[in-house]
Amino acid sequence: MAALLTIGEFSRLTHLSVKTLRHYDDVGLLRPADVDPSSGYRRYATAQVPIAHVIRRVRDLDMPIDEVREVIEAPDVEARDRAIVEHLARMEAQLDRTQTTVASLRAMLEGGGGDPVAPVEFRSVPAVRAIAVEDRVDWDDTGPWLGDALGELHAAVGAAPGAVRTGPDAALYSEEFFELHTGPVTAYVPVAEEFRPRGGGRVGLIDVPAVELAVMVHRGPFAEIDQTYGALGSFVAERVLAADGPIREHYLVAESDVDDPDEARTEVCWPIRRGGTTR
Amino acid sequence: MAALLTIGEFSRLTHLSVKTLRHYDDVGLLRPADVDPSSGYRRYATAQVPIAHVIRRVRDLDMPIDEVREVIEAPDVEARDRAIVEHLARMEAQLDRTQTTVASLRAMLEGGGGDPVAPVEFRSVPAVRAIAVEDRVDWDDTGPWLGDALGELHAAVGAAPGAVRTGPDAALYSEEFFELHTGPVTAYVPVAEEFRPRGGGRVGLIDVPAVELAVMVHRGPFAEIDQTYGALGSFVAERVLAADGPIREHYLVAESDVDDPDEARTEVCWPIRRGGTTR
DNA sequence: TTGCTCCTCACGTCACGTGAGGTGGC
DNA sequence: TTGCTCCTCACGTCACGTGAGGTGGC
Repeated sequence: MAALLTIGEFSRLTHLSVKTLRHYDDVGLLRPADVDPSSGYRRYATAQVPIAHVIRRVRDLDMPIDEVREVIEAPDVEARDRAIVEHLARMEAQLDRTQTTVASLRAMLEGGGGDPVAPVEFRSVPAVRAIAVEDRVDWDDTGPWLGDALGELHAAVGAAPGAVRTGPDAALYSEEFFELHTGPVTAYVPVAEEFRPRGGGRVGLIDVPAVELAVMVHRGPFAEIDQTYGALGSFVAERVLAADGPIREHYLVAESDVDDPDEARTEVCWPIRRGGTTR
Repeated sequence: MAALLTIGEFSRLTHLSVKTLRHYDDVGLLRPADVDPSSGYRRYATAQVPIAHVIRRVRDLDMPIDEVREVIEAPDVEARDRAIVEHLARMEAQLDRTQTTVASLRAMLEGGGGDPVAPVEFRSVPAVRAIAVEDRVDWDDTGPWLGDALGELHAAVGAAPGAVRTGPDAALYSEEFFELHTGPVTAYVPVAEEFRPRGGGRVGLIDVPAVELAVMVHRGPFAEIDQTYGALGSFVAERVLAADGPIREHYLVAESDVDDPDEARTEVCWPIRRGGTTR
């Protein structure tokens, strides 16, 4: 019953390569049942075959080894299944993004010639009072982070009596955030001067500084907003208008609020030199 | 029109990080329009923004950089689209495998307790004449390779007059193939002694040696055949019957011949010691 | 006894990310 | 002029794969 197998035999039973088995031993994911102390020969038990098969499955699904370890060391079935379900959910979200990317790529290659460029509007914006959530954000976490942050801001506005909001949902993205794909981001909602958010949480009060902006409306999903950045940024660069400072986005129609993502509307606001428009 | 941008500015227009842009320069994927010879400063043209956006899309789809280079250097639209379509087809095939793996994992975790183990049959097999295709095969290429090889063998058999086939489609998998995930594999079709395949192609004549085998029928898709390997291999190991030599598979009902993959039938044949069954 | 299986480093792969240490441009 | 942006190495990451060189087990 408790037969021991060489690493080569175990490889044939599990369909894991010998190199992979040694690696899983090294990282503590799948330890042989026994190791000969003099020769170092690994001995695996037939009872380890089912665990190896599960590991093979989840690794085929690209679950990181640290998570695989959690799965197989899970104290109970619930904890184990939760880890797997979470990974499957992440895979599904990834798949959705993939579909969007494929569609977007097709559109770019097919309609490559004459994509209608949206008009640019120049805007002189005064300083505004806002409630805000500020954080260092990693590029790939931006979507969920923004959703959470705006959710907290909406709760703060909603809890207050009367109409306090003075503008659409918005965010400031630092130059560092674009260049390093990690850096400061500020989600904010403009509010009346006298508004005071209640304590607790990450919600604070800020003054968004006055700026000159070149503004272009992005029509469509967030995943394609680089197109508008490219068009607007090129427009600004070719007219030598560029100024330092964070880029703003105004979420006029959020993707989550419409059925068709093509109906989403985002203003992309590029900082430009003072007086740049009057030249 | 031909505005030049610093790497930081280009990063904001393209949503590629500065590190990524430098990497793409290093590997020759996206060279800046100009490089200052004294400072080494990279200067990108606004005209490069659309190419950068395409690169971003295909990289998001995990296309390898070497292929991306082919795409953007493609001499014409047809060559470019062909490379992309091929990659999308590979992604789709991968997605199919992912679905199968998820289903298989679920089945393993839910029905974990009492999976009905198929019976083991001992079989003394004489040497048989066969037409064969032999090759060194990489693990991940096995499915397509086997399909191609059996296709060639079917063509050789079909071209001959009369009934020459004497057994089902089969293959020999070397120990090296399992342990290194690359190694010799032989696809073969048993034929009558007097049969001679016509020259040309990879099809040759072999004598598959006589062996003692422990045999278990695998019911279901190829992707789950490791389960049967585990059950059969454990059975053999626990009775100390194991012998050297390649593992055989007999394709009684091929997955490609049935609508429901659960109807596929594959005999897995494990070499055992002579007289092992009479002990 | 032979050769085959197993062992342990050390390094390579892929597509970048992370610092360290230093120079040029507005 | 200051500090900020840019530069180039060199090394790290992740999950293994690829040899090199050597020893133990049937």
